[in-house]
Amino acid sequence: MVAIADCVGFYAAYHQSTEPHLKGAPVVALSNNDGCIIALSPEAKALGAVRCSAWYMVQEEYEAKGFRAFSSNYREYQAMNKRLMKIMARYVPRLETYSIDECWMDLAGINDIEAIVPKLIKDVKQLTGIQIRIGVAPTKTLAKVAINLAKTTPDNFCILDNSDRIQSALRCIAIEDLWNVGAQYAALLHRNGIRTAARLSVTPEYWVRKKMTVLGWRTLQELNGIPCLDLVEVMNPKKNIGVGRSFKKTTSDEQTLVDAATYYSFRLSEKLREEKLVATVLQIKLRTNKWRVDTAQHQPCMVFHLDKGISNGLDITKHAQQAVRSIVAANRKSRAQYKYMKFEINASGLVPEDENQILIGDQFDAGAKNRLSRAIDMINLQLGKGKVCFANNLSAWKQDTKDKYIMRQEYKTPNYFTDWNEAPILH
DNA sequence: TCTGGGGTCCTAGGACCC
DNA sequence: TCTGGGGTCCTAGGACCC
Repeated sequence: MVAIADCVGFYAAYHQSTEPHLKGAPVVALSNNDGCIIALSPEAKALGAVRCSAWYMVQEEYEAKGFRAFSSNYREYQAMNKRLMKIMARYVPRLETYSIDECWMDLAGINDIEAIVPKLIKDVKQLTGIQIRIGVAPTKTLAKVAINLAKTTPDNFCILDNSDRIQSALRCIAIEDLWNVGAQYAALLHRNGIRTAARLSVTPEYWVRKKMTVLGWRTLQELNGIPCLDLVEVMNPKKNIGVGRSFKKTTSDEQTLVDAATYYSFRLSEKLREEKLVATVLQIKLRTNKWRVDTAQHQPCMVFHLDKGISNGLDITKHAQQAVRSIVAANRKSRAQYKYMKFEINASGLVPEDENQILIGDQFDAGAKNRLSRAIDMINLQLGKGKVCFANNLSAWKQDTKDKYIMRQEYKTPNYFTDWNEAPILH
C-alpha cells in the first residue's frame, strides 16, 4: 500500500501557524506580484473565496468581509515543508517528497494502517499547526483518488484497501478530477462519453494508449490496481532551472527591460550556484500581457548555446541583456510597439560544476568571475537577498525603476524560519 | 492599471550515422 | 524496372503536475 499526504491550504495554513492570532480568520495567500489567490484557509473557502481569482478584482469585497491576504514567501514555505517531512519520515520506512506540500509514503510492512494514519495526522497538527490529509491505496493513482475523497470526511483520511471500496470510490470521481488528466484529456474523454474514473478503468487499453500516450495507459493500469509509478526517494538531478517574473506594469522602454533582465538573470545565476550546476544553454523570452485582447501579442525568444557551462552572474546577465537589446532593436526596425509584461530566462543543458569543461586560456578569466559571484552570494546571505546586484548602466539605474517595475509584495510577513533577525520573539 | 511561477515527460519529425 | 535497415540525437510542441 502507498499513501499520499497533503496539506490543507498549505500557504494559508503556514500564515495561520506563524501568526496565531489569525486562527479562525479567513486567510488567503497570493501569487507572486500579489496577482491572484493561490491558497485559502478553510474559513476563506467557507466564505466563498475561489482559488485563482485575480486579487485586484475581489480585494475590496473580501477585505470588507475581514479577509487577511499575504504575499507568498517561498523560502518560508520550503522551511515549513522540511519540518513536515521530518515528522512524517518517522512513521514510514520510505518517503518521497513530491511537492512543497505533498509526500508519498511506502506503507510496506505496516499492519495497523487504520491506527497509524490518524495518529500521524494528529502529530503533524500538534507539532506544526498544519492540517494534513492522507489517502491510502494500492497504487499512487488510487491513493490520489482516496485523498480526493478524504476532503469530504471529517477525519481527513481515506483508505481504499479492497476492491469494493475501490470500485465505489472510482464511481465518485469525475474524470477531470483524476490525477494526470488535465483540461485537454478531460475534454477528449468527455467527447467520447467517458465521464468518471470508473468508466475510464474499463476503457480498452489500445484506445487509451493511442489517444493519451503511455502516460494515460499508466493511469489506466493504476486504476486497476497495477502499480506503474514507483516511489522516488532520491531527487532526480534537475534538467531546467528558470526565473520568470511579471512586472508591476507593462513597458516597451529598453532601459527598463534591460534592468529587469539584469536583475532576474542574476537571480538565475544564484540558483545555479546554489545547486552547484552550470548551464550550457540559455533561453531568454519577453512576453506581452496575455490577458489583453485589445493589444498586440508578442513572445520573442532567443537561445544561446554556449561552448562551456557558466553560472557566474556577469556572463549570464550579459547574455540576457544582449538578448533583450536585440529584441528591442528588431522591434524598432519594424516599428513594432509591443508592451512587455514579463521577462523569462531558462537554463538547460545543466552540468555539475565540477564536471564543467574548461577551455584553454580561460581559467583565469572564469575563476575571477566565479569568485566575484560567490563574494556577492556571501554578502547577500548576510545582509539579505538582493542587497548587492548587477546594474547594466550605473548612471541610468534608478531605485525608481526597481520600485516601479519589480515585483509587488504588499502583504509580506517576516522570514520567521529563515532569518535570525526576523525570528519571533517570546515575551 | 492590476490576472503566478517552476517544473517534468512524451511524441513526431528531421538530421545524421553505419 | 528495380534503390535497405537499423540506429541515435536534437528540437518543437503539447500535455501534465504542484
